[in-house]
Amino acid sequence: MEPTAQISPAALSQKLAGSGLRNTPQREVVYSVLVGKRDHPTADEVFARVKADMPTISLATVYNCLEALVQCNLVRQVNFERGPTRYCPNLHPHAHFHDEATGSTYDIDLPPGLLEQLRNQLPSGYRASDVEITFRGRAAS
Amino acid sequence: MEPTAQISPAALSQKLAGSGLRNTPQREVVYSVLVGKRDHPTADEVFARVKADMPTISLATVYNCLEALVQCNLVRQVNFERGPTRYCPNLHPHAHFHDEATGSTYDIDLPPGLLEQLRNQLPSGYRASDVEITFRGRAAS
DNA sequence: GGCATATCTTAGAATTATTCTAATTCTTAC
DNA sequence: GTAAGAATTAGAATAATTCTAAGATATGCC
Repeated sequence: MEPTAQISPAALSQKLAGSGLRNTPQREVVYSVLVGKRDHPTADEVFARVKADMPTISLATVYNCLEALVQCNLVRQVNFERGPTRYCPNLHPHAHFHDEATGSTYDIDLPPGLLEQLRNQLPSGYRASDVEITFRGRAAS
Repeated sequence: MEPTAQISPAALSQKLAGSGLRNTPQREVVYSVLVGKRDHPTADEVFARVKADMPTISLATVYNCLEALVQCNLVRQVNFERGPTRYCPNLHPHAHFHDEATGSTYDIDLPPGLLEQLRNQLPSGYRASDVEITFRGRAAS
């Protein structure tokens, strides 16, 4: 799937600074947990994984770190129906496939023309800053 | 936009029966409220509108009715990020445009080929029963 | 029609994910 | 080294939804 490489701590600080935010040990660990296992974890799951490295971190901080990473465009939020928000460090334009049987989520790469084509369906005057595509179904076992 | 016509109470009963569900006065009112104003209301908003006709209905029943209508495929659920679930009686395949400025939601008709084309992006073995497309941005005033 | 059974409705309690609050700690700039 | 602004923390608060248990309604069968 060709994952986005993890950026260096210095680059992370830069990205955060670009949105007026500071880097912290907590944010570094949260980021590296996300990049380390790209299975679209929930905040709770991130919390559990981060605690392995940093047992004193709090859930509120995990939420705060995730929000910071979303704000500086290093991570995207993904929602399925009313389930808990999931976090995705894949910045390439892509769709999501949500397997109803297992609950797993897969990234689906999209040819770049497709998003353009979709935007062209909008009536004139509608300007979409973001297009989200979600498939729901079953993946072959 | 060519709205789906409201079906008759008898047809509603039939549709419900098809999913092993009964028709009730509450379900009829909830359905007609949804078809009457297709602005993608939340359960709370539906509750408020239904109370005009049926002041004794409870919120739990509104949730129950909405779920029944979703189950028998007369209504679709729509979610934006973590906001409350919204309900849409438009059964034609369509996308949603979510206006970030006003919070309003608009249906966007899609040419039928487009959904097929999207499904073709899936790796073999992935079978999508549903494709959801959401635009986020601003509509011209 | 009358009874048994299953479904539906209701009010309120419970749950879940998330955000808020206030106190403390950490950074950064001067 | 101190002041000011950010970030972290634990726990309380919130919002949407689901659950629970009771009563009401409807349906099928004799």
